[in-house]
Amino acid sequence: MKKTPTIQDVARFAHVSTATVSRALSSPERVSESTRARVSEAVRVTGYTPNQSARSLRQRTARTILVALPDIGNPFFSTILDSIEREATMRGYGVLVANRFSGADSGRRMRDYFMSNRVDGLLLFDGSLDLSQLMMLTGEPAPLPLIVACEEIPTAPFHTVKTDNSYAAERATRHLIDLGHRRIGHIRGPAGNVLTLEREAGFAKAMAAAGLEIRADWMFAGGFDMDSGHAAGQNFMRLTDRPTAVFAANDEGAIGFLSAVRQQGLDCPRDVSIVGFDDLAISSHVWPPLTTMRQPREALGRIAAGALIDVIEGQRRSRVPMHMVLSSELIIRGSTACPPALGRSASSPVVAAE
Amino acid sequence: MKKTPTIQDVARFAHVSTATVSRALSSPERVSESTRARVSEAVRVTGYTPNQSARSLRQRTARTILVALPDIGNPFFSTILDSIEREATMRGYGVLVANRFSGADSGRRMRDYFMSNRVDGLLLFDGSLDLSQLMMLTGEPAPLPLIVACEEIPTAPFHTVKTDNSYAAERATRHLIDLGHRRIGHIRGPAGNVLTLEREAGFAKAMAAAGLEIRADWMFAGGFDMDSGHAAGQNFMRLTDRPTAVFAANDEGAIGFLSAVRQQGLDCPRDVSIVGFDDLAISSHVWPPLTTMRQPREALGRIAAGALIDVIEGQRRSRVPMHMVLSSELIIRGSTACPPALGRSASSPVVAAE
DNA sequence: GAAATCTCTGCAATCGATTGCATTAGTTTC
DNA sequence: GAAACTAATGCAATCGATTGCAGAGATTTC
Repeated sequence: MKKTPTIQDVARFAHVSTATVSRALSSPERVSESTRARVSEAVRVTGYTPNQSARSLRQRTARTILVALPDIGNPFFSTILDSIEREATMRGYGVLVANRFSGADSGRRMRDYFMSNRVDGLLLFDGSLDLSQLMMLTGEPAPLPLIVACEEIPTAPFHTVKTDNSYAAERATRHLIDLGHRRIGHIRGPAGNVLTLEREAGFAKAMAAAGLEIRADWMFAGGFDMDSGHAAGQNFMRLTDRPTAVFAANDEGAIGFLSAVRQQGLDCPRDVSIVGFDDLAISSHVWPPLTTMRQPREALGRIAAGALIDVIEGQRRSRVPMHMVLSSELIIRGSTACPPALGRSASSPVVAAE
Repeated sequence: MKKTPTIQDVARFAHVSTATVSRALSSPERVSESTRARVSEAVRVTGYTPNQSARSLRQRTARTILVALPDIGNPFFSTILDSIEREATMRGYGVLVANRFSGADSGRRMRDYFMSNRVDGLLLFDGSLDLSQLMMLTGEPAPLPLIVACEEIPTAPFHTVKTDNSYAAERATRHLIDLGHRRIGHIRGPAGNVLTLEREAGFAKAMAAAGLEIRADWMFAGGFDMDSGHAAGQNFMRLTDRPTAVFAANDEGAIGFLSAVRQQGLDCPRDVSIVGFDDLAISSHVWPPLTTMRQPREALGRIAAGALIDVIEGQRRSRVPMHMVLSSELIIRGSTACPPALGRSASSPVVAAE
């Protein structure tokens, strides 16, 4: 069995020093044309691939980023991961994933990843992470390359990329109000999550602006997953006095809710309207097709990854943190209509399912 | 700014050599109790974390596995990735992801990952990868740690983990036949994919066993995604002579199909029955809840990752490749019923939605 | 034509941990 | 009490690439 070829083998073959091989590969303009040709030939013949560990050790970079997610299984995150991976690969970086990242030791885990020189930067997508854990990281040495996504901490010293959650939630709620609904409920996200708070705030703002009452028994617990949406739907059915419309903090919750109320014989949108948040691929394929706030997931991942790599490579050296906010878009489909009392027909889709 | 502490710093603090620190950390039994205590204390005080690059360089291991997927955005794969990540993390390995892996240069990409010492092993989940690309890899040096999932190459020298696709497809089709269907169509997976072939073979086998005809115009093109399922549904609607039931090669295809035929006014299961494959989380929440073959996704990821790490660590040194086959389970929900001609009612769910 | 400059290349140190071998001290065996 | 062993530790080489520095020629400047 042959050993894997090293830069020494290439150097020997090309009759040059290892220094020259290294330069021929990483800064070709510093090497004469003829030498460069001999080196490329030697690389080809030996089948040489640089050893990343050796390079990392010397250069103190890993050419890898860490993506910390609360739940890869959730299609919302997996699509984002898709665009992150594409952007990172294009710029020559590997993508290491850490799932279910929040928790007591998350700060230590992040620190270990950085200090062990496994990753050069961190993309944090977990809205439930403790702020102080992060501060611990950014404090000590130089500020670590870190982009926080889906999170809003204007005063904290990190760059952030996010969607306009609060405004988007307000917009979604206003859509229901515009249709004539006055009795509107909300399915929350998981407790302790920033997104939950922001979306609830947007909901509250729209309700207040319209002079509508927020009833505690119409605020349903949720967890951003279908099962909790289903449970919310069952709780909804148990009410004697029900809202005519519901704004769910995400599409999975809305879909779970839909399946529960339909099981009990209710028709959407005739008996109850629902608007979701995210616009998952599935959302246009369920019945009725879901009205929802579309988050620019592809852009979110691409921009976050791009910005992180810029920071890592020092192309973005501003001391002041950037806050990038992407806007969402209301996609009206079949799950929202005028309330039953008004007796009008379902709203026709304004934006067709793609 | 302090530099990150190295093993030298720990050694100095504990008044021992770096060799002793290294041993105290990786094989504590070789170090006296008192020294061990001094070292741990020094580690604590300095905040030392071993540099992974240096360790990788010396030991020629990366403690990282590469997961190659065709599409992370697909919930089927993202759930598997979830369990892979959990298992790998538990055993101290990082998970690097490579998305959209198949393609002309996939062989070179794999080779580079291995030879650059970035990863110790590869978990391959892409059914469309060229076999010869793989052979190229396993041939040269020692057989590379590689587990092929979702693929069947009995003669090739790799370990494999898969579900019993052909048998499961046969079982799904037989379910339709048992309900009384005689006119049955199939939505294929993407062309050139092993899974597509296996599932189609199972379908064909069940049809043949029942003496039923496979009609070319009832075999719909698909791509394992909702949009192609939707297109299949539209093609279905254009037929003048339609099947009464359809077996889709996966759930996404089935869901897309459902949304298309419903849009055209057909009712499932009254007018057409459909059975899917995978049992995605969403499948029990669409309407009607989807009858499907459940793949043990969590187990698949866990077993594949565990086996790969066993191979890497040399705990599994059998020269003969293992072929692990996991079995699928028929989950009967609301999307299948007796054919319209027989006029009987929908089959009641036998296995409740979880 | 001497000095200055530029281009190309090699030498050797360096990154931080691991590990084979040697050494010392302490213990057991006969 | 000498030989043989064991346990604990240190020395120094090693993994494979990168890079500061210096030197050898070649070319330009005045």
